Amino acid sequence: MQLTYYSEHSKVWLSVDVIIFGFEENKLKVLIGRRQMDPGRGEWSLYGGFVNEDESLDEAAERTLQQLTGLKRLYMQQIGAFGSVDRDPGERVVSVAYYALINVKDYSEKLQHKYGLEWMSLDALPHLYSDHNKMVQQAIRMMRQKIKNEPISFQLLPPLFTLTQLQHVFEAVLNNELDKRNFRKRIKEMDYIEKTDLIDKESSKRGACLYRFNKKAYNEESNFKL
Amino acid sequence: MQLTYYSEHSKVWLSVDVIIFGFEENKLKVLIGRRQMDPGRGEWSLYGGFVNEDESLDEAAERTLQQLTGLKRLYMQQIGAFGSVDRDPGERVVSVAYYALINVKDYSEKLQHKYGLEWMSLDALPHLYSDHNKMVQQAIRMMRQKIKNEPISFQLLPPLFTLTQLQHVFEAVLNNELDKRNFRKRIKEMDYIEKTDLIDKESSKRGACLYRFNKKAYNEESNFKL
DNA sequence: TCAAAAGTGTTAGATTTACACCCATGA
DNA sequence: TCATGGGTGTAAATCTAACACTTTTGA
Repeated sequence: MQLTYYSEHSKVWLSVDVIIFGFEENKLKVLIGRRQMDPGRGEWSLYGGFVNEDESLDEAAERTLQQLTGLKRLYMQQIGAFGSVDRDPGERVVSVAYYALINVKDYSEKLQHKYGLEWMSLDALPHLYSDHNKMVQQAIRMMRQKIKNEPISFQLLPPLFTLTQLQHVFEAVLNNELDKRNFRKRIKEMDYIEKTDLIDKESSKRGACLYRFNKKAYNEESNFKL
Repeated sequence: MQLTYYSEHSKVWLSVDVIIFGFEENKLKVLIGRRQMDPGRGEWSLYGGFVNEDESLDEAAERTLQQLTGLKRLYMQQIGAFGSVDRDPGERVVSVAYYALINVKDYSEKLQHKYGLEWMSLDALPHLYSDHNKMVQQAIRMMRQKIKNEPISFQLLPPLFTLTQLQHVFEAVLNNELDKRNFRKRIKEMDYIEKTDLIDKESSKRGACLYRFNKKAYNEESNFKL
């Protein structure tokens, strides 16, 4: 139903920007760095890249993320397209934003230093380049919605985690405190959160049971619901 | 934080596609038409258009929608960007999809005939051009989420409506039946749905009270919540 | 021995669901 | 007079929220 032809129209540059969320010191953090090019050199900014001719938007985001973190197959969600005419002070660039969740411990310090990136606490986020603050706002809103319905909290933790850690993730994402007993009750009902025999002795003297996410159980459970 | 320069990268065509939802015969319907250009001439398709250099994505969607319906300031939401490499069989075109809600009665038949459009029931939607079915799926999912938290149902109705009409909108969007008494109880709690003195005699012999959406009351109420 | 985190159930309140009959009117 | 859609309340069930003490162990 487009009524006019390609050639009558102009093309635009298209980029992806990735909001990388991590969880550290019981806080939700975002990976940002100083822009190393004009316009906006030196400003705090999300990490992004241009979309190539031969890759989809998702692939471009995936590539950008991998380049930055060295990690593959991370949890990633599109946030939406940002397209004010003058959002980029240089040229017209429309950007599609994504958010990704990573386990901070998997992230190589080498890469962090190479790109000069920092984990910034969400509640003390500085002014970011262009409309990047808006993107982060939108990302956190979508993530809050998501975490209530889908098991994404694990993505911010190591494969084995304690229930207290898991609770802290929820608290950081939702930005409010939860009742420990009610939280554990809810988790127990989720068969895809599996207790292991292992004990974590790092965070407490007594030791805490380690749990893991059982993806297979999750898929079966959610298929069953349909 | 983009590490490379504009000029090293290629540009792409960018379009917007609009999913226009209407409510008719107690069903949620989508406005679609037959593509009038190659590639895909004759296939059922959403209506879309290219994004111009001097307009934002939202403006492009607004313009497209207005061109098609003659209506301004409709409720509209972005769904997201669709960017598979070969989603358009002709050239590489990335498209940002939006959905809009309109009151079918406001929509001019002249324009409908001019563009050869039809209201198609959502549960009998034919195969659409390119990835347009996916867009519609995504749109309905987002709309279901939205209608639970924000007063958007009105947008599909005339300014004055009966509670039964409103209930039918919810039922059509959520795709399940609701209990009449429970529904009315919930509506009564929303102070921004205002009873008027007017009576609708069209849909029943007895007549039904007409209600309207009070935007001011809504804004006050939602400010109060913060 | 004590500080620090882990683990564990019950009860009250709020919310949600199910359900059936009378009313007013035009045909 | 009767068929049609409009309008109304209550009780049971479910879900949510609040709340405090015992356990283990390393320092």
